[in-house]
Amino acid sequence: MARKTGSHSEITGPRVRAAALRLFARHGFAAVSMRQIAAEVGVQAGALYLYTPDKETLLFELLHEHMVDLISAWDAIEAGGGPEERLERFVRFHIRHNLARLDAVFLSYMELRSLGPGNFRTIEGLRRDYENRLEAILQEGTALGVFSVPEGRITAFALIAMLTGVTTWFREGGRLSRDRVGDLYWAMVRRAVSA
Amino acid sequence: MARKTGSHSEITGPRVRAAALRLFARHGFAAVSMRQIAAEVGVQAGALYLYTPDKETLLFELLHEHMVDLISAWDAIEAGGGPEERLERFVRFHIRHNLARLDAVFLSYMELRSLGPGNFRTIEGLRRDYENRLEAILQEGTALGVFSVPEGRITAFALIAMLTGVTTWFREGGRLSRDRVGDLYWAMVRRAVSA
DNA sequence: AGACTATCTGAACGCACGTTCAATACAATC
DNA sequence: GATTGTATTGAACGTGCGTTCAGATAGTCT
Repeated sequence: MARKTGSHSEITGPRVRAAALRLFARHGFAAVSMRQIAAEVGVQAGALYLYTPDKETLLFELLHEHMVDLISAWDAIEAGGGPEERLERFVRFHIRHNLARLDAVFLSYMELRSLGPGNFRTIEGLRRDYENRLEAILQEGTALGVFSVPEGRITAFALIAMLTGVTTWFREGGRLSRDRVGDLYWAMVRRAVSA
Repeated sequence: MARKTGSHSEITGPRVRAAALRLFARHGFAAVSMRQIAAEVGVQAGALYLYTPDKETLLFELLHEHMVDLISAWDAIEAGGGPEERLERFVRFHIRHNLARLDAVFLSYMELRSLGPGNFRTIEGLRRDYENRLEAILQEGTALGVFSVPEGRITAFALIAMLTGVTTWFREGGRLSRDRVGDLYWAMVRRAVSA
């Protein structure tokens, strides 16, 4: 008994990535074995190497896909307007997008250290690209006198940390809806930066 | 050659914990071997078991010590006053205290998942104790009409996430001093919650 | 000087790891 | 129904893991 009935590369590939994402996020990169991932997919460990050259590359591709997804989703939504309007859009987007990808968010913050130097720099660069987009909004608002943000870069860090923190406590079906959470955080952010 | 000259339990014990803290924070709990910790201390792996019953307990004790240290340090500083004064004290304390313990902070946020259920609950309870202290300040300020915080618990989460985020970008000897960072964050926090 | 005890070594235990690869089973094509 | 190519197995490789423990050494006490 080798290949299972109905198995295909187009099916197994995504299932490998999904299982790896889930397990890496839950237990940590180093704590998850290739055999565990294979078991979750329903395949032997050797078969994983049809879909990734090695374990670290599997992690890197998950992180890379997450960052590219994040940035392109924001760029697709960004539609001009005043700084205040754009900042509100950013706040609500960041919360909504990240809440829909808890495992990937968690992985992005925990397992950068498991990458080699080259892969690390790539992900770090993408993160900086994202931070720059928020910083630009803050700078523009400050230039126009709408915001009072003496340190745009540090403020961008502070806001992103605060917004991403939602993923650590939000529970589906809890007392607060996603929209209500968006309202609460936008109220805080608006007051924190407004002139 | 067994015991080295001048070695004592009171010396080796702390060195084991220090090495474990450093390595766990840098590479992750699962990625660090007992042999690596032993090598950093200058001892054979077996000797570590004079100081911890097993690897997970070593991690747990580091996390536990960190949380107890955090809470008792805050309780020692807390000295009454109005909500605004106490909140400012909290903001500056949290930043200063965490910046002085980067490895422990990182570990606390990354490796809770590496604990068994019982140990996990213990640390989680201590974290909740700490969050409660901030929440109480926010609630009191809201009751007195000094703050406008409709959701004390969520706001406490948001502020702690924002403040703890300093540890991810702050660099010793960089452009901003610790005090200046404290000023910046206090300015944001004050505006975010004030009525 | 000799006994005692705390501290540590060094080897060993069984097990699981990431990765490779020849053999094999299935799906698609003719 | 035979042929071909892709997806997968299953076993194996060497390595390192957490943990245990008998024995050796160094400091302390009498």
